[in-house]
Amino acid sequence: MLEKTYNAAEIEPRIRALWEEARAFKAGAGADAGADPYCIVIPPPNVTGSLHMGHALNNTLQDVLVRFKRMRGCDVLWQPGMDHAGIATQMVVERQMMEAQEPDRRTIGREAFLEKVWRWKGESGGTIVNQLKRLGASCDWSRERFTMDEGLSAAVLKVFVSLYKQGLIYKDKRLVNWDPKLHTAISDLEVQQVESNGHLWHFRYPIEGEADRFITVATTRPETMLGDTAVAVHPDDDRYKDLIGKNVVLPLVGRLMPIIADDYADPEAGSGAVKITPAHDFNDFEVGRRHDLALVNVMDVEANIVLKDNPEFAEGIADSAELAGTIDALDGLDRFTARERVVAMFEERGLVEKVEDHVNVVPHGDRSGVPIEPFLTDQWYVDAKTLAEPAIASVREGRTVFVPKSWEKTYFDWMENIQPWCISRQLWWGHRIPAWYGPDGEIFVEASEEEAEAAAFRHYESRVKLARDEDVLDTWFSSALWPFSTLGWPDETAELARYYPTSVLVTGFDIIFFWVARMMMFGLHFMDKEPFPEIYIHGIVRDEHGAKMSKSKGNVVDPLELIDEFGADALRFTMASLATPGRDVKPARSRIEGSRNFGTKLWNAARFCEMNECRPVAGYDAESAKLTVNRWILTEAARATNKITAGIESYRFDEAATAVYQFVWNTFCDWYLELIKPVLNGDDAAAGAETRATAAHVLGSILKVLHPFMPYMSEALWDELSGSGEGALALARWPQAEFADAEAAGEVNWLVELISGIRSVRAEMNVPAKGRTDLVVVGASDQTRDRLDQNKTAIGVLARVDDIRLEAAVPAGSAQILIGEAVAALPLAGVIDFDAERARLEKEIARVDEEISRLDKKLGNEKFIAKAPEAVVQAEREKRSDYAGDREKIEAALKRLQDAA
RNA sequence: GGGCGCGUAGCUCAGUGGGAGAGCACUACGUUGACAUCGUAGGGGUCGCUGGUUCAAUCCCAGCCGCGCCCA
Repeated sequence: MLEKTYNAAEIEPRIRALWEEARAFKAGAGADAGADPYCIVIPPPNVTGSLHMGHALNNTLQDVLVRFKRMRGCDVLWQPGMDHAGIATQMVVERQMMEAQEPDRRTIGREAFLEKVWRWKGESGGTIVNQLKRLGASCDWSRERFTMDEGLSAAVLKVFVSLYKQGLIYKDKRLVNWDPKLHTAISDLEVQQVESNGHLWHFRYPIEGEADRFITVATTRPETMLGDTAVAVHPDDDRYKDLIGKNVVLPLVGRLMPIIADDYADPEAGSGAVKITPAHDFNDFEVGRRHDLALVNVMDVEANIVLKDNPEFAEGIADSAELAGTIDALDGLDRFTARERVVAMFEERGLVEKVEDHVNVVPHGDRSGVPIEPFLTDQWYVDAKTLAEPAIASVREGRTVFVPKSWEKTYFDWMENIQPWCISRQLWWGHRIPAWYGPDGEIFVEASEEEAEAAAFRHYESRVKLARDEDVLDTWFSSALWPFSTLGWPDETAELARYYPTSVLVTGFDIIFFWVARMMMFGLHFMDKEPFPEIYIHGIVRDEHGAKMSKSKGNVVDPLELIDEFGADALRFTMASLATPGRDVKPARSRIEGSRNFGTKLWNAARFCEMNECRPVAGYDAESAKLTVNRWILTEAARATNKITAGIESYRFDEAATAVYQFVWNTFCDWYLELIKPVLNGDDAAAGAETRATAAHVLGSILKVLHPFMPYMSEALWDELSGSGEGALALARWPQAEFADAEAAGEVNWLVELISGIRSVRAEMNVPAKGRTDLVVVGASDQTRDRLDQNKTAIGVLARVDDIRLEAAVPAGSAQILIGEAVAALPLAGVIDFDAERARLEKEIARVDEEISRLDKKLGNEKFIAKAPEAVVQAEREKRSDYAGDREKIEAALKRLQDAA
């Protein structure tokens, strides 16, 4: 016997063990012979990560799809794994070392450090995998992959070497986003723009050879003036036309720099003149390139000012006392202290024209949290523009579609303006770049040191010592290979042949750029086929008021706590219910409670079935069911199943979840189980047997269609109730949904309407809940007479009616309801509140009148009659006539009431 | 500045060119038979505003107001 409530904490681990025992999630488990493959690769969570609400949503949706397809008999693989998260992981391990007061990584060296990282990974990395299992994710865990695995690393090597040899990877000296805390380049996408209150300093730069003449430039970053190499004005700016070609003298430094004409200077902004620092600003870099300006880098990797022994800085400046003073004052300062000092030095010289408050947008490293510095370095780049072209075409031509489609625009906008992708990182944890340098700097890119040496030998015609590039690759470089590297590429494995291209990618919009675009590029380049035909993009999870979750706001909800409190099924069901296309998900606590309550409701319904001995009957044949109530529930079950199937197939998880909810609660529990109680307790053995079998059968269908959403509870009930050793529900077949009996449906709908009507009147007439009444039906058709006769027991129990009589007239002092062509009267003489009943009937008339006048207006409109489709006009006429009939009956009821009073 | 999206019941959100829906919250009543994580009944919305298209607009179009996100 089932417990009174569902105990998730106790049942979930048991069910997980059951699935494991059944090997239910293995690739192809339970598939029909000759089944279509269905494959999803998990968006690899970060090895340092733990489950957050975004993962809960993302993986719930994938699991719904995967479990559904498995039950449809497909050959399913849900491929799990993690990425190595270069920066994040290295930070975690370094922090641990610091906390343990161990020597830092540079002291212990690369090899020893990497050993520590691997040890960390083995001991505490990947906790998220177990958390995903708790969520119920039905991945083939035996196939778990990691981007730093041998196989995936081989894929990375192969990709890097081929792209290099194809000219699609190259080394270049450009400005990068430099993280001065982590000492590495990061990609544009890892930069967060943060608004902050700063200042705009207006500095006066003296014009060479013109005493007392200045040009004013504005800057938010005074310290960069040390690297200025020009001042730009707009070519059409009349204020400065005569100055173009002259020089300014850079204060504090004495560098002579040209005044150049360039459209980049905005005449409307500030003074219209702008200082140009090509080595420390992305825009200035472009200006410098156009005008062949010198690049003067004045900072080191930690963004400290470097002036001493800096040949770029010293180039072309005369020694002077002022220069010496500047070097003395500023060399070695961090950039923020230097900023203050530079401003002070300008003030001392009277060169500050004004200082304005200014809201500026400062780029920050999303991992380190410090302002990033545009920094001139040698880095490796992917020619993303070339690789993007086929990836754009794929979506343009519909070989891969976004769901919802609106995300395609975002994808195109980014892909069409894509910048070279900087893939090198000055880290140790990651795939080390397979490039070796000869003594003269010649580069040899090969898959192994041996091959590099061989290539070097061919080049130099002698053995030379090679030095390997110190840097590693961006984590997203390996993630971009995920849809085929996890299936075994570059080996030609059976899985690769079977499951590539995958079936769909499920992810949030926040990583369209990071990941989706890159998988498209690499998938097309190396596999010649899009990695997936569909990309389902879901929203991000916010708190229940719509605020983005963040640690600093303190509104982060931990899905594991929710699982502890409500069970994984409740969380999953809520996530699916809220997953509407193009909208963020805001899981209110009350909503999760509601899902848990829903589970409890079903649990108790199953318990009811169990205690009434509703057991599945082998070979059950729905078509042979005779009782109307059974034929009706089979009809409704088929309708619900169709809705759920359609919902999942169209990624309308919300519609599917709602359909399950309504069928289980509002149809099966509220009406079917109530209607069959008299049958189960009655003397008709055949009817009882048929009903028990039908109830068990429909409950089984419910467990099946619920399973993708609430896998634990459904499996637990299946395990408890199925009895016949059918095997795991996870591998059971999705229910058939052909049954339809319109007549049975019509009859039960009528019954529901009658019972609801009686209940409603009773409540309004303040009939005590336990009070019983008679029912007198007047003007009943043969069909109604028949239906009353068939359903008198149900009416008696559910509407608390003792005697049902057919009479010619409504008894005096009755409350009256319309039911189809007939009037149902509850003789309540002595009980009835005449005023209340009169008010109720008058209200009914008013409501009907409103409808009638609305329809009259419409039907009186000649244009409507002339232009609206005939079927619509006809339908409106029928409505008009139905309402008119109702009105007459209610009038009559009101009259009888008044006569009786 | 460019782009995208949103505005429907107290809250969170579905929805449709032709009679406004769900969950939660709220009100009243109800606990010896599956379930109080429950049952029965009920109240509650000029579908952001203004125009336009249409026989008909909450739905299509335009403008405006408010909010959010992305990119520069």
